[in-house]
This record gives sequence, structure tokens and C-alpha cells, in this order.
Amino acid sequence: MKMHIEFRHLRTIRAIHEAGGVARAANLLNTTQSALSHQIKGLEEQTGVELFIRKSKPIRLSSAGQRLLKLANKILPEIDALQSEFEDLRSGKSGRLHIAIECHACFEWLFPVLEKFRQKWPDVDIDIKPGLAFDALPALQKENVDLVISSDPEELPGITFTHLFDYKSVFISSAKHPLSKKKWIEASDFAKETLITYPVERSRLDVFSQLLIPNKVEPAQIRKADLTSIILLLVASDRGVTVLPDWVVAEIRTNSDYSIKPLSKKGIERGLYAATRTECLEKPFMRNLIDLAGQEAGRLQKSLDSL
Amino acid sequence: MKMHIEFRHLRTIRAIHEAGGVARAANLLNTTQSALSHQIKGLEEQTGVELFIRKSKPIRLSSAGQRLLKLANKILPEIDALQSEFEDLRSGKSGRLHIAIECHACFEWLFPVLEKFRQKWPDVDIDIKPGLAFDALPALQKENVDLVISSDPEELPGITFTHLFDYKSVFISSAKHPLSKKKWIEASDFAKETLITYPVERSRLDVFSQLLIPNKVEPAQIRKADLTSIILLLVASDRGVTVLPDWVVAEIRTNSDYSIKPLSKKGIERGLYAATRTECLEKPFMRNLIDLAGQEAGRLQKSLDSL
DNA sequence: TTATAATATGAATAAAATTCATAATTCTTG
DNA sequence: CAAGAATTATGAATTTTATTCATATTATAA
Repeated sequence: MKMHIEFRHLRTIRAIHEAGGVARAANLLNTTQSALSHQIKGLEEQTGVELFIRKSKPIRLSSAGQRLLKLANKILPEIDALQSEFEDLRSGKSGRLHIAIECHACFEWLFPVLEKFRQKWPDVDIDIKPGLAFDALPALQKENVDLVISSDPEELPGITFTHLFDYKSVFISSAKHPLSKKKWIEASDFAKETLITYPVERSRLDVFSQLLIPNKVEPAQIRKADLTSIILLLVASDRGVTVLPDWVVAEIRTNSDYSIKPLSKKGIERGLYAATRTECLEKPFMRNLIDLAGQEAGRLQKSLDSL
Repeated sequence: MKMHIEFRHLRTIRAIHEAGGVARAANLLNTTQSALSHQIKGLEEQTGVELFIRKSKPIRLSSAGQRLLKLANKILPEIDALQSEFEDLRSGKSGRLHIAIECHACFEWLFPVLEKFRQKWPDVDIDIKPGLAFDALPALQKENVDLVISSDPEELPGITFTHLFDYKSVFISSAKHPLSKKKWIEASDFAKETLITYPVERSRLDVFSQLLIPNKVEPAQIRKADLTSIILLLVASDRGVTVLPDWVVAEIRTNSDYSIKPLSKKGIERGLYAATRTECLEKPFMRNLIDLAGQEAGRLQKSLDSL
């Protein structure tokens, strides 16, 4: 009989002690007296130590047995706690929500969404990865992240893109800037400008992918800044021009330092999507997050329309 | 498949994580890759939670798996520690030594013995029970104690009495006491005396069992005291007389306040025994304690002979 | 894409735990 | 102290569970 100490044994030890006897313990554990008797016998053989004093009836724990009981009382609650954590996981009450954001400006609207979410789902482990450093979609497939905010939906096996809302990319310059006289901005207008962008590759920037690359225009200069507020600061002091999603404009639309113009005559409109592993859409908290994001988007849109 | 979380699973989780792969872990645990694969599959079904991310090879722990790993790393060392404690118990390096002393005066010689013992066997759990309050031998049989120091060997199943040494019971009075003029003391001498004894039943006191009861003599008065030193103090101030084992005399033999006389012409000699459960004599520390007691007795004897 | 390494799976086998029936203890009570 | 009651132990049969073997499937790297 090889047999290691197992949780079964700990439960048995504890039950025998608490019930005060093997037969009563068997009852407690929904098994037979014989099973427990065999069990403790096996355990004693395995450890080579007498766990019970058999000269008394009902049998009592020996000092070694008490040592084992002590361990049982320490360990069993921990397993129970884990099981209930797992239960929360399974029921969807808790879970992991690691988000990668491809579009940098999304922080602006995502934070308030997450704040609401956090209050409703306190047990969900939220994290935001700076999705700019790596390829977000493969990371999603490999389960390194659970949600990707992206503007470029792709057909990928096991990945679902949920449309959140549409936005326009708009041109922003200082009010004093010559281009602020124009009705709308064209690709060629950038040829003599300093363009301020997030420090990510061009293919991820709407100005390039939607306007400059198709029209083969290169800005006179490119300057990079991490934070949206820094970009706006630079634009205000006329150090360059930028292109940002329209929801960012909500912040500055009342500020007369800025001029905001559409890109091209009819504007550049794009969609924003939540990419998840398809099976994760089952999870209630995931659906709820996407809902909340949609609502927040609606609010933003309204505040822009009232412009 | 019912299956609970078991230690096997914790070991497996840990091994897969440490070895970085199921196949390597199987090697580590001397089992097959298939066994572990089935194991974690079963565990995932039982808990209802994905423990591993299977889209990567080698597979990695999911966040739930990491939670389980954390528990494994907490629990497994505790079991290992317990196993090694049990190993010490089995090998006889540690153990329980709860002692009941029937003869109260034995504290006097037992303490130095235990002091030596403690240094040699630091892992043995020593305790001395005031064996005066209960029946020591039944307690020994019921494994409430492991060693009984007694003067009355009995034939009991499963109990072995080991002879430690012989001693004489001697009469002690103050030097001024009239009986100090006699060569030896007889039972009848007690009829007019105040006898000072330990507060235990008469049958456990040598004076009664060996002298007064057989001779049907009742002392004029009996006074009780817990501690040997108190008894001696009372005797010195002539508040009564007493009878004690001769080893106690070592302390006072140079003190001219006391008179020490044999009981009856040829003296009352008795043996002192260590009673243990027979199987406990196997244990090295038990034998060693009995040896040490014998040695200490020898030393006491020598110091008395040099009187 | 193909080759390769890693993991999963199903059926067969091996191992282990449990049950059943009953024996052997210890305890209790007249 | 004996007899009955209560408790635990035990052996063999049975059921349950874990492991192995052979092979399929899947992911990664070249």
C-alpha cells in the first residue's frame, strides 16, 4: 500500500475528533465506519506512527494524531476558501480582465467606464496593459490579455469583435494657425506641418493609415508625446498640429485657443471595437463591461452633438 | 468522476510549473505524461475552472492555476515538515514522555535526571504530572502517561516494571527530640508523635504501608505538607517527626539540627521502579531515561555510603 | 507547410478505496 | 465479574479511481 497523506485523511482525522468516534465520523462524512478504519490504518502504516490510542473506546488522538489534527485545521479551511474562490470564478462573479488598448487616446473614455465597472464587480482582477508595446491580438489569443480595444477588426478564429461606437478623427491646431482658416483639412496640408502623435508605429495612427499613407504625403516633421494632454499643450502653443478622435475634443471645444476641423471634405469616420476571445463573451462581467463602454460612448456622442 | 483536490494534484501543479511542461513534470514525479494530463483534466472538471492555458505549448498556468500553485507552495512544505516530524517520532529521536510520580519525594532525584535527559533529547516532549491526584497505573495503560515512578510493582498486562534502585525509609526528628536517643525506631514509638507526611492517601506512604498499618499503630496526630523542604523545616522546629527515603537525607546529613534513625532494627528497605508500557521500552529515549535514573541513583547511594 | 515537440484522449489495466459481513475489542451495568 | 452493548478492526469482494499504452491532436519553429 503506497498511499500518501491526502486531504481525505485530514478530513477523516478532523471528523473523528469532532464527532468523537469513528462511527459517528463516518456518518458525518457519508461513508462507512469500515472505510474510515481502513483509512486511518493505512495512514498509520504509511507514516509509521500511531495516530490514535486504541485502548480507549471511542478511540482518541495520540500526540502524533493531535499534531496531524493541527495541520488539518490549518489546511482544510484554505482549501475550502480556494474552492469558493473557484466557485466565484465559475459563476462569473470573479475573473481576470486584463485589457490592452491599441488606441492610446482611449484611456480618456475608458477610465470612467472602468471606474463604474470596478464598483459593480469588485472581485474581478482588472489590469490595463500598455498595449502599444506588443501585438495585442496575438496576446489575446494566447490569453495574455482578455480584452483588446481596437479600431481594426479582423477575421480571426476564436476572436470576436464587438462594435462599441463610431468616432471621427479630427484635425486640431491652434486658433492662430493658418490652416484654421480652411473649411476642412486635406492630406497635402500636412506636407509643411509638424505633426504631433503618440509614440507608436504609423500603421496604428489614423492620420497615417487613413490619410497620409494612401495619399503618399509625409509631414515636414513629426514630434511624439505620450499623453493626450501634452499633445494638446504643444498644439496650443503652436508647436505643431495633431489628429485625435473627436471624443477628445469634448475637453477643449469651449477653449478658443484651439481650432478643430474635419479631415477631408466628408471627414474620416472609424469604428471602435472590443475584441475578446469568443468564449469569454459568455462571462457576465465581460458583457457588462462592453455594455458600459457602449453607454459611455453614447454619453460622449451626445456631448459632442450638443456642440 | 467525483474527485476532490488532493495533494497529488498540488504536487502535479507545482511540478508542471517548475519543470515547465507536463512531460518534464511527469519525469520529475516518476510517472507518465498521460497520467498528469488526465489528472489535471479531472481537476479542472472537478473545480469547474481552467487551470492551464492550453493554447500555448508548453502549457502555462492560468490565473486560477496560479492561485492553486500559491496554495500548493504554502501547503506542501507543511506536509513535508509533518512527515519529517513523524520520521523523528518513528526513529525514536522525538516522542512524548509524560511522567507520573507516585512517590512525592522522587522529585528530589528526578529533576537532575530530567535535566540531563532534556539536553540529550531536546525533541522529546517531557511533562511531569502530579501523579498524586489520580491512579497512575491505569493512566499508564490508557496512554495518558508514559512512565510511572512507583515503589509497588504489580503484575499487569502490557506493563513492565524496571528496577531502578533500592532505598531505605528513615526516621527523621529534630536533634532535640527524645526519640533521637534511640538506636532505631519502632512502630509503637509513633503512638505519641505528630507525624508529618505528604498529603496523599496512607497506602502510598511507606511509614503506613510498611510499619504502622501492619503493627496497627496510629500516630497521635498527623500533619500534612506538600514539599519536602517544608516537612524538613517543620521537623527542625520540632513540630513533629517524619519518615522519608534516605536519599533525601543527603541534603541534611551534615546538619546537626536533625537526627536520623533506621526504622525497626534492620531497617525498612524498598525498591523504586520505572513502570512503562512494555512496547515503550523499545524506544531509545525511554531506555536512556531509565539508565540515567539508575546512574543518578548510584551517585546518591555513594554519597550516602560516604556518610 | 512541414517537421517537431507537446499535450490530449480512449480503452485497457492496475491500483486503491470502499463496502459488507463479521470478528475482536473495550465499556457498562446489573 | 460476567454478559450485553457499543465501538473498532479485519478480510474478501466490489466498486471506484488512477495510471499506462498507443495514438490522435494541437501548437510551434524552421
